[in-house]
Amino acid sequence: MSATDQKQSPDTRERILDVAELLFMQHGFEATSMRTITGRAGVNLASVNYHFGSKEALIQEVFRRRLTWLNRERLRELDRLEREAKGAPLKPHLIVEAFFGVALRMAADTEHGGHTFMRLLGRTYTEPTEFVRNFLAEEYSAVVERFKEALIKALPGVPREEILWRFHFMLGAMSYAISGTDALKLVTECELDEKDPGALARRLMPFLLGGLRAPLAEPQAKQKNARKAA
Amino acid sequence: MSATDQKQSPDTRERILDVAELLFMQHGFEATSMRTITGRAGVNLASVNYHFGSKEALIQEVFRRRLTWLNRERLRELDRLEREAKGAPLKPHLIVEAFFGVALRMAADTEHGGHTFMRLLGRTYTEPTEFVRNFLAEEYSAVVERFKEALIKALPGVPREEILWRFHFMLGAMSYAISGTDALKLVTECELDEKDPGALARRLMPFLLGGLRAPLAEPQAKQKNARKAA
DNA sequence: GCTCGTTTCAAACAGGTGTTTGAATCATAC
DNA sequence: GTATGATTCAAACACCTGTTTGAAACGAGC
Repeated sequence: MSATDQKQSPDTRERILDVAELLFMQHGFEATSMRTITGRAGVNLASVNYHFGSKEALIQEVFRRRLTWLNRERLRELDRLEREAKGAPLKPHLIVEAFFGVALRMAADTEHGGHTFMRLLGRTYTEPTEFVRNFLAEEYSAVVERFKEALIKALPGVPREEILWRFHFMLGAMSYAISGTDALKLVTECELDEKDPGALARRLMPFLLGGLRAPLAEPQAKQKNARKAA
Repeated sequence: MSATDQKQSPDTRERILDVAELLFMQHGFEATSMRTITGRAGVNLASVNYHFGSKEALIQEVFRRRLTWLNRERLRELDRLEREAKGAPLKPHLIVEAFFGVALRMAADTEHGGHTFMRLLGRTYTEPTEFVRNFLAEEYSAVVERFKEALIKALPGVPREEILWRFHFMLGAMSYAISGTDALKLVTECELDEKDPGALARRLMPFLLGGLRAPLAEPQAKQKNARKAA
């Protein structure tokens, strides 16, 4: 009604988003029904359609709510770095820290749902559903473009393809680490998740940088792969 | 009926498994209905319950069918390496190549469905559904135990925790790379997927090894001094 | 011919899905 | 007070889900 119409239905919308975020993280999109969401949130079943229009739109809003902030923060960091560098190419580790550091810091925030969201996001990277993938790609396109550029400028002599693939691999390592599923029960013995939220970053970041800086493989002469033990 | 009762219903069972594998990979478990599976496979709706018992059992069989072979192959490789080493600790890169190499070779096989299956498997690592996670963990437990042991022996001086985490990170990088979703549309410009199936391995393996061997982070505030891994 | 165990089939079952509806409630402005 | 728009609510909608059923078809062995 008034110019500042953000405050309409102060509770319901936010409570739906919070509950949906948690349940989507725990059970996935398809396995989470609107009845479960609204039931857990203590609101009427119809209210999610009233406030968001559809389940699909709700899913998108769950992401948009935090993703725009996350990516804006990433760009702010990159802007700052490039401003300070005055045109000189950035050191790769600074770029990596800008991109993944923001995410890891958000993942370390267990108070305001950042942790929950990042686990959800990590899972969603491998989400098959088409509209989710398209939505994510669009939401990320600007950030990805900028960081790609920066990395390519920071690593002259390394083939562009190779850089993109390693960015890809870094993303995979992070998303799996953050999503925290640990399908193979590898690190369940190490508790640490709750105690020190920065611990994951201190473990992951060296791994990412080590992978990024690894020597390139021998360009396999032609196509047929000879069995070689090196 | 006879002692070799494997050949019963030669078509139906296998066709269901093939179609289910593909559809699960493309759309996920929940989003793939039995009617879609049986329809696409050209068999009756009831036949999946007849042959497998339930959808859940079908999912497990889709995995078991290839996973037992995959993990047996991994153990065979590791056995061979340890036999040749005669009790001496293995070089880390050999262990990594044994574990991930088998998977990458299977992912490179587009003829017999290995590619499809590995993409499905990569996705399933982050699958929220509980029974799938439990099933995977059990199916992997022996292999994981052996490779953990080998890596710990191969990297004396590196804290056990750190090794497990890096194994975890490597798994994430591989599963994301293999599942091939590329949620952020990072490497879509590089085609290469079809042309040379070994290319992914040649790109991924150096990344994994670089990550594994990366220097450990400075222990924040307290604890021991920094060391180099491997 | 017949029998018997296996496999297929169409139909139905019980319950869950996202969404819509139209009346009831609430809050605010006049 | 009443009028107005925003929100909530219980009920129903049409459709899809995995599973079951009992009869039909098949394929050997005799």
